[in-house]
Amino acid sequence: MPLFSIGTVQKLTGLSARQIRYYEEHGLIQPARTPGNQRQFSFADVERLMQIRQLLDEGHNIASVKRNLLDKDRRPRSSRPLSAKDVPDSEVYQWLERELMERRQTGEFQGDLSRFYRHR
DNA sequence: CTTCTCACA
DNA sequence: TGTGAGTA
Repeated sequence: MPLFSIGTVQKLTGLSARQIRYYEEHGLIQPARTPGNQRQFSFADVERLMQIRQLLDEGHNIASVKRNLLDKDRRPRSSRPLSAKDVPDSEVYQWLERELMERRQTGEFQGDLSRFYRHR
């Protein structure tokens, strides 16, 4: 499972480090930690943050976003596999994931990711 | 140089 | 939310 630093996640999601840490405090994401206490974000975390970013852009406030996500967590498996429509910007996301996975394996992940960024 | 926590405008 | 302090 690929893991990302908060710096990378900032670029990927367009969110500030402050916001990312704040959302973690509120239980919206639960990134792992390195022995040095540094956060390690998984694709699930990044996807989640992109979801939050989208809700925020749609005009929802933190409380609204929090209810939306935490509520979704209480309704576990409805057996229905995740459809493309459940993921924000699915087309871009899937392509991004493929690109990142490839770059991970070839060790050239630290390239210019500006074309993946979402601008405010 | 990057990230972390804490605290303040 | 942003930013600065003081670390690791």
